[in-house]
Amino acid sequence: MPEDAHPTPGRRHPTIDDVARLAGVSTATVSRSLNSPARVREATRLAVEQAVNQLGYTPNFGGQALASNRTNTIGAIIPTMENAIFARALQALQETLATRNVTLLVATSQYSPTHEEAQIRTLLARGVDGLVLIGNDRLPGAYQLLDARGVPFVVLWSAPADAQHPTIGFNNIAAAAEVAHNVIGHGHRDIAMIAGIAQGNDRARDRIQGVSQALAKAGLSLSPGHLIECHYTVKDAELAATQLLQSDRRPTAIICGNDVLAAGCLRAARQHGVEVPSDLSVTGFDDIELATAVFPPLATVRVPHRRMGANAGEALLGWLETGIRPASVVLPTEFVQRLSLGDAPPGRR
Amino acid sequence: MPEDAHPTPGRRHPTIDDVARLAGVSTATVSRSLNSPARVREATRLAVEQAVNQLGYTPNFGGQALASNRTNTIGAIIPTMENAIFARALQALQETLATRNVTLLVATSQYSPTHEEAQIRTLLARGVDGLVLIGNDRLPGAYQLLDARGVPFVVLWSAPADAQHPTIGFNNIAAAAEVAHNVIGHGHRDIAMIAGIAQGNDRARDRIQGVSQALAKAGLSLSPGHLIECHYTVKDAELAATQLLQSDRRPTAIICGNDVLAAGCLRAARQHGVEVPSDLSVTGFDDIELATAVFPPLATVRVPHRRMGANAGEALLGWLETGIRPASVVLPTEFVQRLSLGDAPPGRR
DNA sequence: ATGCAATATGTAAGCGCTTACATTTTATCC
DNA sequence: GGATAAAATGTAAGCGCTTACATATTGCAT
Repeated sequence: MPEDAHPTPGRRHPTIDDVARLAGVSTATVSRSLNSPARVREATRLAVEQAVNQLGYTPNFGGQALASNRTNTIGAIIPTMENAIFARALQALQETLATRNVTLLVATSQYSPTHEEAQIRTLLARGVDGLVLIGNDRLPGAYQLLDARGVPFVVLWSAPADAQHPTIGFNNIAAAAEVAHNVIGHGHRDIAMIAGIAQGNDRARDRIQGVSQALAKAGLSLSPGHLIECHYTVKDAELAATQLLQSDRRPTAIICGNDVLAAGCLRAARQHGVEVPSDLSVTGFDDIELATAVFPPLATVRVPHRRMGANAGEALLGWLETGIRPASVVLPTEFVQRLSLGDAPPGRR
Repeated sequence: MPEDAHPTPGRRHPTIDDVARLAGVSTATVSRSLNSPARVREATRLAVEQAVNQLGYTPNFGGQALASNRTNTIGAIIPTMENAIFARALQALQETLATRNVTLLVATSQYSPTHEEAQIRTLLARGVDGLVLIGNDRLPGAYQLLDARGVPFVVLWSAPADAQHPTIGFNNIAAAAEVAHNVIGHGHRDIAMIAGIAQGNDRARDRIQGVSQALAKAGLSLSPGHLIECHYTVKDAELAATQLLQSDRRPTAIICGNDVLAAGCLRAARQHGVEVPSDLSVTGFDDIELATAVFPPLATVRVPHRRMGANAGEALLGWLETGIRPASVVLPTEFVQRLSLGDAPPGRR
C-alpha cells in the first residue's frame, strides 16, 4: 500500500503514551485503568478517562494483541449463512460474546470439509482465541491444525462423538427417528426421504440413520430409490421430490432432512397436483420461519439453535478464562406437529 | 487468563526468528519471502518455505498488524443475518476479499442506528482496514467515528446520497415505483402497502416514496390506513395484512416492502379465505428463495445482491491499494412478474 | 578482468501495548 | 507515631513483525 493510500494521510492516532502524558501518569497506569479499573484509584481512573476522551484515544489492536497474546476474537465456521438456522445460532453466540467484549469472526464452509479446513487455517492465522465449528465430520488435517495451535474449540449441532472436544448439540438420530415414528403413527408405510448430502455431513447422515432405524423397528425400510440426497436448496429438493412422485410406487410421505428441502417438496407436490397432506405428507427439520411461511405449514423438529449458540459462547469464554474444558451437552429437540403431516390415504395404510 | 488457561500450556509457537535461523537467513528475508516472494531469489524462497513447513510456522497476527499497521480485515455491518438477501451479499463480498487474502468481520445492527454506531466502534477497535455499511441513514456520531479514524467505507443498498462516500446500490424509489406501476397496470386502484419501518432505514422509506409517487402519477394515493410499517417478519406482516383485509375498503393489492412481508401477507390471505391473486394481489421485494417457495410465487424485484457484495469488495480493495476513492455505482433492478400479481377483480377496477 | 547498475540480503529500529517487578503511597494496627 | 501490610503507581523489558537503510552479491557491458 502506498504511503498516501490512507484517505486522510498524515493523521497520527494518539497512543497510550499520549494519554499517559496528558493524564500525568505512566502508560502502565493507563493500561490498568482501561483493562482492570478496579486496580486503580478512582481519581486516577477519572483523569485517564478524561485524557482518553480529550484525545479520542482507542487502543491499537495490533499492539494489544501482540503484548497480551489475545485477540478477544472467537471464530465460527458454519456451512452457510443462507440457512436462517445458522444465522440465528450465530446471533445468539454473538450476543453472548459481546457481553464480554469478544467479537465474532464468521466464515463459511459451504458444506465442504476442504473449505472448512482452509477457513480454520485463515481464522487461526487471524489469531482467534477460540473456535466454534459445526458437526463432527472433519478432515484429519483440520484437527491437526487445531491441535498444533492448541486453540480451544467447541462443536455444535451434533451429539458428542468422543472425549476429544466439547460438543453442544442434539441427537440427530433420535430426532429424526421421532419424526419417522410420528409419520408411521399416521399410518404411512410407503415412506421416502429427501436428505442432505451425507458425505462430510454427520448431521445429514445421522438423520438418515434415525429414519432408517425407526422404519426398521416398524418392519419397514427405506428402499434405495426412496432415499435421495441433494443440496439444501428448494430447487434441488423440488427435483428430487418430482422423481419420487413419479416413481412406480409413490410414497405417501416424504421425510425431509430440513425445512428448505420440505419447501421444495411442497412445490413439487403442487406442481403435480398432489394434495398435501391428503395425498402426501411432508415433514421438515429445523423449524425456521420458512416452515410456517409455506402452506401447508410444515410438521418439523424444533432445534435449539439459540441455546446452542449461547451455550457455545459461555463454554468458550469459560474455557478461556479458567482453563477448564467445558463438558459436552446434549440439548433436547421437539417434534412439532403441523398440517403437512396427515394420515396416510385410506387405501394405502 | 491464568497462565495455564491454554489447553496445551508451555507450547511456544515458532517465530520468524526460528524460521530465519533454520533457513540460515535474516528475518527480513523471511518476511520478504512470505510477503513479496518476487523480491527474493528462488533458492532462498525454497529454503524459507522448507523451514516454514518444518516448523509449522504461521505469522503472529498481532505482530504483523502492529508492524505493518494493517490487519487485512474488512468489516461489514448488516441489519440482520436472518434475511438471506444480506447473507448472500456477504457471501459474494467474502469471496472477493478472499482472493486478496483479506478476511471479513461481520456484525449486525438489528436495524438500529444506535446499535450500528456501537458496532462501528467495535470494528474500528478491531483495526479493520475498511468497512461496508448498508444504507444511508446513520447517526452523526457514526460518521464522526469513521471520519476520526479515516477508515475507508462504502455504502450498499442505496443510491448515492451525496459526494461524501462511495455508494454501490440501486434506486429504491424507482424500483418500488416500478412495482406500483405494474400493480396499477393490472387495474388495481385500491392499493395498500406493508412497508418496513422507515425510521432509520432509508431503503424502507424510499420504497414507500416510490410507491406513493407512482400512485400519485396515476391519480391514486396511499391513504393513511393503507400504509402500515412493521418489522421484517412473517408474523408481523401477517398481522398487518389481517388489519388491511378487515378494513372498510379492502385493498385489491398489497405492495410489500420485501419478500418476507409478502409471505406474511399470503398467510393472512389464506387464513381469511382471500384468494391470491383473484381476490388480492401481493408483491414482494428482493427475490430471495422464499419468493418462489411460497404459493403463489411472488411477483417481486430482483435485487443485485451478489453484485453489490462483489463490487463493494473490489471497491474497498482498490481504494486501500491505490488510495483512490472509488466512484459510486447505481446498479439496475428488475421487476419479476409471478402469479401473486394478477388483474384486479372485475368489480373493483 | 573491471566497473557499474541492479538485485538480493542483512542490520536494526521501532510499531503500541501489557505486565513482572520495583518503588512509592496509603491504610491499619498496636 | 512507628512499624507493617496493602494498595497504587512507575520502570522497563519485551511481544513478533515489517521496513528503511546499509551492505553484499550478481549480472552485464566494456
